[in-house]
Amino acid sequence: MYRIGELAKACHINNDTLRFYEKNGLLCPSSRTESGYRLYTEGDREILQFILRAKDVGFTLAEIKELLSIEINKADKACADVKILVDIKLNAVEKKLAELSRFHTSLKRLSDACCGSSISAEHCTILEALESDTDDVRHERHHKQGGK
Amino acid sequence: MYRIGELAKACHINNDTLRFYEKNGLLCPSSRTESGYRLYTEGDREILQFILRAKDVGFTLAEIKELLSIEINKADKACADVKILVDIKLNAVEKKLAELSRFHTSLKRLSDACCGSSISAEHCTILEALESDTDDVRHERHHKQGGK
DNA sequence: ATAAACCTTGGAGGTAGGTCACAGGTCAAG
DNA sequence: CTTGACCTGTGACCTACCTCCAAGGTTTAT
Ligand SMILES: [Zn+2]
Ligand SMILES: [Zn+2]
Ligand SMILES: [Zn+2]
Ligand SMILES: [Zn+2]
Repeated sequence: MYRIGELAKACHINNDTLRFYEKNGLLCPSSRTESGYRLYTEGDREILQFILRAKDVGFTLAEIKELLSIEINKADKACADVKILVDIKLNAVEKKLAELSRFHTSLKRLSDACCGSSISAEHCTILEALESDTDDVRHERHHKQGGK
Repeated sequence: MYRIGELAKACHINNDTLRFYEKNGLLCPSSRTESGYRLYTEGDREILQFILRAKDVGFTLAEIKELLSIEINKADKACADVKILVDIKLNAVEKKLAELSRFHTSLKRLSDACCGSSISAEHCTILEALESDTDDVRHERHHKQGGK
């Protein structure tokens, strides 16, 4: 049996994080001492590690909650139920990746165009690009307007 | 001169967003009517578009505030001042991109390994991977531990 | 004249995932 | 018996960016 501080230390997280997970229904300690201290079992620790691993592949806590509810009664669930969650996430990650790549492309272009010297910024190409709407700043303008 | 609703509509944003930008020192209307209505000039509109373009390449409002303070007195600033902001952002974007790619790799591996059928999830490779700490879930474990 | 559409302020709420502070209770060691 | 480490609950705060509400004042159109 772990007390909160022990489990937290063992898993390199904060005591408050464990309380937070409990408040949000992700991990409740199996029991309490008479004086109210939380007591976590080995099983609890395994659940926590499940949570931490899921976080590590990018799932949000809300998504992890869904995963846990499947994990807890696997027998009544199908492989497809699990895979759907992963694929939805995969899709979301791909979308974010695309947006970030767009940012990256734009920023790189801005950076490369600027001389970066100690000369006055009055003719800085970066500022100019942000002042006037040119393709140098945003290639996606028309896509975004049309897509909305 | 634009009233708040006119400017908002012209730039496809919410009136409240304009008030929010004002409250946060990003864009203050040049004047007000006797009754207190905000009045924006063409110049104000250009600043707003600067803000929206900067947002579009990924800058946060705090970063945009810095960019604006340079833009407003360009003459006293150097190209390097601008480029530094862009390069810091570029770096941050690259880091996020790397994290997301890591998520993507892990999720893809999980998805590919799961049969996705309607058979019981008891043998699901995704759940198994999340239950026990294997390289199938996280390649980066050692990097992360060492790097902290 | 009056209703619709617009504007004002202030403040709350919401997402995501915690972190921190406070005031006090519990427990082991010396 | 006292110190210090640990625990409890509640609730505020943080980043980031708005969005919405209430209660009321102003313009504009009919
Ligand atoms: Zn230059
Ligand atoms: Zn420059
Ligand atoms: Zn399967
Ligand atoms: Zn499966």
